[in-house]
Amino acid sequence: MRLATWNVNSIRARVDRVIDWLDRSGTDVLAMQEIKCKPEQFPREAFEAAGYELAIHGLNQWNGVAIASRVGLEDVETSFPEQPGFAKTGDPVVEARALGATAGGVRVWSLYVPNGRGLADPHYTYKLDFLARLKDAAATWSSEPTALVGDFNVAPLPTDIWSEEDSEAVTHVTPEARAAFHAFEDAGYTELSRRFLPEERTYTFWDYKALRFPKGEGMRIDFAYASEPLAARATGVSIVRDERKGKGASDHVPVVVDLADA
DNA sequence: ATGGTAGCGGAGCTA
Repeated sequence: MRLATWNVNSIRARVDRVIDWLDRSGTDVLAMQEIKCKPEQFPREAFEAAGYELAIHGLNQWNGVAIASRVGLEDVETSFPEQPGFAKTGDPVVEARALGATAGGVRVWSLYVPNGRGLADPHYTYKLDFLARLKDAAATWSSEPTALVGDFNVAPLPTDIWSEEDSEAVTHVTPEARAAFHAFEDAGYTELSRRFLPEERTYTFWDYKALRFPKGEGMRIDFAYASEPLAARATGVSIVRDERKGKGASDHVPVVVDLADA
């Protein structure tokens, strides 16, 4: 089974590119983040015509997650997280940042961890809380084949970011954010991209601004944690840098995990 | 410190 995660940065703006890549890559299950639409706005037809079932969790124009599967899709769950985020005004905003479903016998969570915005912003606390609560929940799933995939908005190692001084990423490199990221290892999970692609400066995201992609200035913030029963089945990972090229690219690229049959 | 770009929705927020 081929499982991928991709922050698509609007599925409506990207649907042709995503469907084309699904065709070419042979991906069975795709976890998407930042779909930036509500379920009724999601371009379902294109996915269904390509043979994929869909689970969609979108509540506003800014985030939203989805899972597409051609190997079955059941037990869809959208109850996590329970706490809201915050608008700039300070008002609570209910957001769609996590979607669980069982596909091909694997429990897959498509995750969009809060950005954090700034160290003094309530969204930074929200980010750390989100990761801590997710880790606690994940610990209870660790004996089953479980994948936690998505945009973690954390650059765990100094070499996972082009510059730790990047003002856009202050909440991605703090000791607290990095500890919250690594805590999944204590909860029984292995990060598969690091296992198969340990090379430094292997990025998954390049900001649209300031010519970051042509200049090679990116971050590795998209990951695939697997519980031990699932990690034992992993045979390889790829980061599809080519998908950042050209007009109409997302600012993130797919991370692809290959899994042997159970 | 700022600004640079992209997306949604139709101004300003989010990243």
